[in-house]
Amino acid sequence: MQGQALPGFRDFYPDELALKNHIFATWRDVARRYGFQEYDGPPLEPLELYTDKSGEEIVQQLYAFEDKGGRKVALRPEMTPTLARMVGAHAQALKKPIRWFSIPQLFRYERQQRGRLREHFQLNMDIIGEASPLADAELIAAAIDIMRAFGLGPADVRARVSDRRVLRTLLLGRGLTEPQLPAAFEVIDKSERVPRDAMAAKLRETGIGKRETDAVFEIAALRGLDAVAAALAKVKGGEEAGEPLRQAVGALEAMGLGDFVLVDLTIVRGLAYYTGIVFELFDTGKSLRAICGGGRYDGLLNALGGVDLPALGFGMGDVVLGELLKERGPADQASTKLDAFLIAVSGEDMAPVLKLAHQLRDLGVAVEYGLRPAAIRKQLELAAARGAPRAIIVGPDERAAGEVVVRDLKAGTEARVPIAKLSGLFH
RNA sequence: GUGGCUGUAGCUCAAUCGGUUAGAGCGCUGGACUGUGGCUCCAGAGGUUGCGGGUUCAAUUCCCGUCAGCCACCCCA
Repeated sequence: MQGQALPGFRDFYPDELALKNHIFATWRDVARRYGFQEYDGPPLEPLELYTDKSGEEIVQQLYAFEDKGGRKVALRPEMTPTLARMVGAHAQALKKPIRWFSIPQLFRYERQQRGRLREHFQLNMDIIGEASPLADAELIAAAIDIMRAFGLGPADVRARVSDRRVLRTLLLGRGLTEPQLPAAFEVIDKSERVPRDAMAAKLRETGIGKRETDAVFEIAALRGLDAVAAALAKVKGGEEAGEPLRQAVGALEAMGLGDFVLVDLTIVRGLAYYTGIVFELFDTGKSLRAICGGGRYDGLLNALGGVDLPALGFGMGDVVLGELLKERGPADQASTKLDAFLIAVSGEDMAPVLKLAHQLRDLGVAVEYGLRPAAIRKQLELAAARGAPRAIIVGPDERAAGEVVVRDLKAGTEARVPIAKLSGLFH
């Protein structure tokens, strides 16, 4: 063995690249249907683009180094800062709301695990300059429609939707104080994975009383818009705080996507900059990591790009999605498809095969032929292995009649076809 | 970065208590089959047992280190 790719990096063999291309094509198609425009930025950025926002400790999570000009640089770990810069620079000229998407390759220096590598491609869809909850619904719908475009339904994937404003209002309304909120958020975020006792202990350490601790667990257990609304009705300002979430979920229901949506306040998302509705897509078997995550980050553009615009977006990586599709998607239909495989019966048939192959290729037909003389059975074997739907057999007898034999490789039937009529097979 | 588990052919796995030349299926190449694939049969190629060291007459097997993968943290994408 001559070594392998760096840990967390991938070689794409043809089957794998075909899957990746299929994913990209589907992403682009759904983005197009939603009226999003594609953009891109540099894969290498100034280190400060990331440290300014997230602090120095993020450097150990980055591929960061000094270039030959002494500049501190990093391979991009996320697209949002680049987007913020680009939008910030042209903010005056761009008609709002901005609807942009990108498929950057992102890098992170972290120990790899299943579904989590050091490099991946991530669809980013963002809407900038629109505060309406309909924008939130629009993005969640796009994420869901990508799943549908892959043939996945509510039995396969769901969107868990929450709103930090709702969570915040509920917690404050149940007696928690502002300084206690981060700890409460963290506990709620992990409430599914970590034992309740450990979480209660964590809350106690933060100085949160028993009654408030019970409230935290109560809130974390809420499921569905109605349950959340009922809880909100009991606290001050609750109805107002719940309005955006209610509208966004209502819009999704109006689109007919209600079966995909699950209101669940345990979706907090790690990033501190989220300010409103947040959501994740996950497989219903819960055997994989989140397929997609995002939300509203109204303050971030101001902090990064210097323009005060409301914004929201999501990221969807190719790794977890690829695993999900391999697990339950239909068979790989994405491989390069040959239209025909040409077969020369004898050495004298080689030149006519070359001529015919070239004529067909000029017409846009995908053809292959054996690159060395071989028995017909060998050539047919190769034709079948290549997945060609038909073989075109050129032999002395056929040539004398100005014909070829067209063999259907699936049905096993064949017919003689005049060479002049051959191109009609492919239109 | 921390901890646990696992590393044998391209893939999935086997190899008795530490014992002689590390095997099988699938895949790959060739042949049986000189104008017709899928089936069957035969043969072949492919291994520094992840790598390095130690113990031993002898290591795929036991020990240590290291690298890689998986899992849990951390962190989130």
